[in-house]
Amino acid sequence: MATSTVSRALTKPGRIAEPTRLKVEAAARKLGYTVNQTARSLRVGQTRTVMIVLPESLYIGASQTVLEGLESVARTLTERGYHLLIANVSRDASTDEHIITTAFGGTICGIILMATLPPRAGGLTVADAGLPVVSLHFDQSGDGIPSVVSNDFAAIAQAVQALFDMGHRRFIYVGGRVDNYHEGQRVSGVRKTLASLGVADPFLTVMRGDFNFGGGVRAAEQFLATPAAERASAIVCANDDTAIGFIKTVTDAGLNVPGDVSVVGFDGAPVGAFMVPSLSTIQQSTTELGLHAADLIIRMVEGETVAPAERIEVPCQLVLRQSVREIAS
Amino acid sequence: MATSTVSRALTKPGRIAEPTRLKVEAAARKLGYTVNQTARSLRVGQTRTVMIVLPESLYIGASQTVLEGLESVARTLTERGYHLLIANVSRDASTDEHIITTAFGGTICGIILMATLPPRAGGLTVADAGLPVVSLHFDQSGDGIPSVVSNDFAAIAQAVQALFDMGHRRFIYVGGRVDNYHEGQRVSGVRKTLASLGVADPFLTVMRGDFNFGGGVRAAEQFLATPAAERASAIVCANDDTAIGFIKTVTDAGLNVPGDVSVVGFDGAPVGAFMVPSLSTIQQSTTELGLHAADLIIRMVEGETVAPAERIEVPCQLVLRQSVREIAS
DNA sequence: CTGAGTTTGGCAATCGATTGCCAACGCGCA
DNA sequence: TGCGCGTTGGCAATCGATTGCCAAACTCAG
Repeated sequence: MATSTVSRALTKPGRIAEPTRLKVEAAARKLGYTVNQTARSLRVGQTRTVMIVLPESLYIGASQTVLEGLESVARTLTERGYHLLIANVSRDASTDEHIITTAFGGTICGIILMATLPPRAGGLTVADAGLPVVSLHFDQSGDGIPSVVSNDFAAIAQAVQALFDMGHRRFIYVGGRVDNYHEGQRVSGVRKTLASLGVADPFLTVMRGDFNFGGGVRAAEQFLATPAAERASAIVCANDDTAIGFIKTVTDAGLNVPGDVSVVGFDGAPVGAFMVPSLSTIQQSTTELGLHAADLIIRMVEGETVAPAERIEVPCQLVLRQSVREIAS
Repeated sequence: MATSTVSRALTKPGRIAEPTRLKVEAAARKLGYTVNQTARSLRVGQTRTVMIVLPESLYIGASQTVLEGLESVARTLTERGYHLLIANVSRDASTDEHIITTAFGGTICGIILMATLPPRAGGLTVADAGLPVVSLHFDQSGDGIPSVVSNDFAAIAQAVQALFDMGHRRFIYVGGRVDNYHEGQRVSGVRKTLASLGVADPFLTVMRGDFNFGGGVRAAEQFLATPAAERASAIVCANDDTAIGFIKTVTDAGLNVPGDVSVVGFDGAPVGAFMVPSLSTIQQSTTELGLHAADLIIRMVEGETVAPAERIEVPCQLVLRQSVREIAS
């Protein structure tokens, strides 16, 4: 058998007659032969490895959006014969350099960005590497990067509306880190919805958080320092970790959730259903998000042209559990 | 400048005089040149990419051991100029095949196994690829794979002893999936410790769980079905998710933790400190585990010989929080 | 100015698979 | 037998960097 025949049998279905192809495969199996992907990539000028850039920090807490997204992306890529390379787990000048080097090094064929800021080093951005790029979780379609995102704005608006319908008239929104895309969407979702319902300044307090337990704790301390009669009855948090920190702190201080105050989180952390009280939240379809991102990058890698302003929006689902309740108005 | 000089300047520190090296680097930067890693790997016959094989399932719950381990491994590898390739997020025949193909495909230089069973396909194991392999979390040093593990046995023994010292005399152990390495260590840690303290059969019940919330829920239902007078006062769980499921169920049934029953988990999920009541647990040093695993694989890749029976044990830490209390004996 | 020592240049083979091109082969049919 | 079609074999260039070898160039001290 000629090397050309073998090569064609293994990579060009249809180019070689079926019986021969089977013989080649059998022989390969018997000899324990596997294609050397490095050599193949060099020749073909293409790899089958997608790099994923993770957020500035992994937000290790209760929310599993990153992990679930990662899982979904990895599963989809694997199923379609691609590999997933992790670029980073944190972000600083040196990791950015590492990311850029990798992007330009010819070992990857596409990039999924799960980060606000595209990595940059030595005046170069990942976008300059000439590779397909897709943004996951953060909308960067305005900057020419096709994006797969949740409908944060509408979802949190729905949650606020639901709380209003339950009789709540005094709100606190505990935010995430400012300058974060999600934070922008979520805070404006809360603000605009309440404004349209006639709830404004003294009845809506916006507190700064950090997407972490600590932010919820600090917000709760501030909440507890307010005279009971003037306290908000509904707390909307930028994510579940914030909500969990808040609930823990007010509970330890002797208040009851939802008896004294209703709390809603955001993300849909799996543990939420098992908290005491179980946590109301806005569930993101992380799996679907990851699937779309992976599908999109594969399509781009395989030559399909995708509009740079492409924006796939996946709806969230409001899940009401024990942490909220109706109040007499 | 000759290509040989450039190549040597970029890869063989010392081989080329410093001033020339700097000129080369400057030129590379100006021209936007980066080494093509694919070609380099082909020639050198070595890549700088480590593959990690994740567990059969990701146990998506409250525990973050996988994610934390992944982070730690990724950070260490990145810092030392290596890449991390994710092999899988679940395990079935087709992913195993994908893993084997990758292992034999020449794109990786080492493997970190975070799984009970080494991937296998077509009669081949990852071990057959002739690459360095390290096991993380699961002790496989007996099978010739250097391993980095927690001291499950001693750690859970310490927890049981602590509960005994607090006056508890009637125990339930809610296990994980049988045939799992950790489960073996943990259940025997509980059994042997209690046996040595004179606590045996009717006073120690072992229930089967699944490392998930559901296992805790089912154990709790069984617990609640027991007449109150005969109930155990201390519940030791195979992991935090199990403990969380247990606490949620008995709390919703009107019991108080720790008033009516003390509960201890295992893993050290970050959210544990913010549960109501906060969760007592055995904290694994996931970061340290990952660091050791990454360091070990790098050393092996770089030629250091490591004893196949090498076993690095990292201690856990018992963290007692609100979910346990002393009882009058 | 010379010779020893250091550093760089140039050359060519090499890693392993892919691929375009055309010759060769086998098979069935007229 | 002869022709045409479908399939395989063989050849050689190619992808981009590394590397051993030796010649050439340079530096510096005596």
